[in-house]
Formats: sequence, C-alpha cells, structure tokens
Amino acid sequence: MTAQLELVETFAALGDPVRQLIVERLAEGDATVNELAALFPISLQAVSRHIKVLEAAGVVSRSRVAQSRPVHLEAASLIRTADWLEAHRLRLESRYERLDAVLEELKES
Amino acid sequence: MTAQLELVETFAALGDPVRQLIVERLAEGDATVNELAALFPISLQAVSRHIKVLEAAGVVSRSRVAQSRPVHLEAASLIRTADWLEAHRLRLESRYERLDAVLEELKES
DNA sequence: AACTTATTCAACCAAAAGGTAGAATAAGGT
DNA sequence: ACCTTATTCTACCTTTTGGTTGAATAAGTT
Repeated sequence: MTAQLELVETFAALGDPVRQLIVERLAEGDATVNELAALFPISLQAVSRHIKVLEAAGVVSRSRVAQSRPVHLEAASLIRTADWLEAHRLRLESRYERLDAVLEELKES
Repeated sequence: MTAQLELVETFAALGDPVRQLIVERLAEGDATVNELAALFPISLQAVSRHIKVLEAAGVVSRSRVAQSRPVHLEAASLIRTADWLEAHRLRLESRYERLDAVLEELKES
C-alpha cells in the first residue's frame, strides 16, 4: 500500500464517531475488543469490524494474550497523519506571508 | 455543531482520495470549481459536491468573484485536526514513558 | 473430553456515499 | 434582451458502509 493511500485510509478510519472514540480510549492504554465494545450501544461484532478497519489503516495493531487480542494504538500513524496536515498548513500560510509581503510593498510605493 | 462532531466530519471529509487531492491543490492557492474539476476524470457536478462536503466540515470556505466561487483552504481546521492527533499521540507516549520508568525500577531492584 | 471465554466469519439488510446526466440559477459580456 | 460562463440542484443508479444475528474458531479451565 502506498503512503498516499494509507493516509486516505487513515483519515477515513478516523472519520467515524465510534472509531474516533475507540482511538481516544486507546490513547489511555491498550484494550481488548470486549472492553472496547462495552463503551458502545452496538454489538461486539460491529466493534470488532471497526477495529479491523483501524487495523487495515495502520492506526492500531494487535497481539495475543491468552484468548484476548489486545488492541494497541500506533503512534506512528498519528504522527504521519499530523505531519501531512502540518505540511499543508505551512504551505498555505507561507503563501499568505508572501501575499502580505507583496501588499506591504504596494503600500510603500 | 460541536467541536467533536466537526472533527469527525473533518476526518471523513479528508478520507476520500479526490477530496484529499483537492486539499493538496488548495494548499498551493485558491481555485475555482472548474479549475479543480480539471484535475479529475469525474464530472464537474461530482467535484462540486466534494467541495460541498469539505465546506460543511469547515475545511474550505468560499467567496464570490464574478461568476466564480473561489475555494479557499482553511488553515484553522487543519490546525484543530492536527492538534487532536498530537494530543492523543502525546497521551499515548507519556503512558509508555511511565511504563518504561516502571520497568527500569524493576530492573534496578 | 467438555465447558467457558474471546473473537471472528458469513449472510443479510437499510442507509449513505459517490457517480451520472439534464435542468435550473447566477453573474457578466455583446 | 440574449448569449456565455460558472456553478448548483434534482433525480437516478450502484457500491460501500455500518448495523444485525447465528454459527464457527481459538485458547484456557475443569
């Protein structure tokens, strides 16, 4: 999967209220599917699928501990995503600084 | 619209390949619907709707210049979104620092 | 081996998303 | 007034998404 595609997938993964709350919970620490499902008024299976979406996007990873499959939030994906936003914000703002400079010059002349 | 909802909407808005490319283009400067539509192999109407989604999420804003409705990327929404990611990354990592500290203590004893 | 716990798979359904094309609206130019 | 340009609205269609339930799998306990 290319970096660009993964980024789109990451945004899409975070663009669902249930998944966004799952991520917020996981920022506090790893959790099992059961624990996460307890937070929502939907079935365990539905939550399991949400986690699958997050995993496919690289937002979370999973391991095995006895019967459980603890879900772990991946900092790297958060960083990559924030970096993309930051890069575009900077490009946008530097453009405006240039524009401001031009306007300033015009004012002076 | 609450901040939380807007954030979900923003992620969802960026979670589409066409819209993500629109944002990348807009980081270079404002553009009209026509100009943006020229970048994609889909109809003008489809692009117009993508822009509407971005606008509803607060990612872009629009003005009027003659018949055109130039689309402008909103830095504030990029910042809010990046901030959310950053905050959760930090919470996640500070947790691991604490864990590392605990492991370090155990090693010493 | 049988039972319990944790999670996933599969089939199904309704709603939402993303595309199309044609008609309508808005603003400028002749 | 009329014509052109830019954009949006509407109706429609297909695919994807998010939910459900019941059955299956995986691992641990008795």
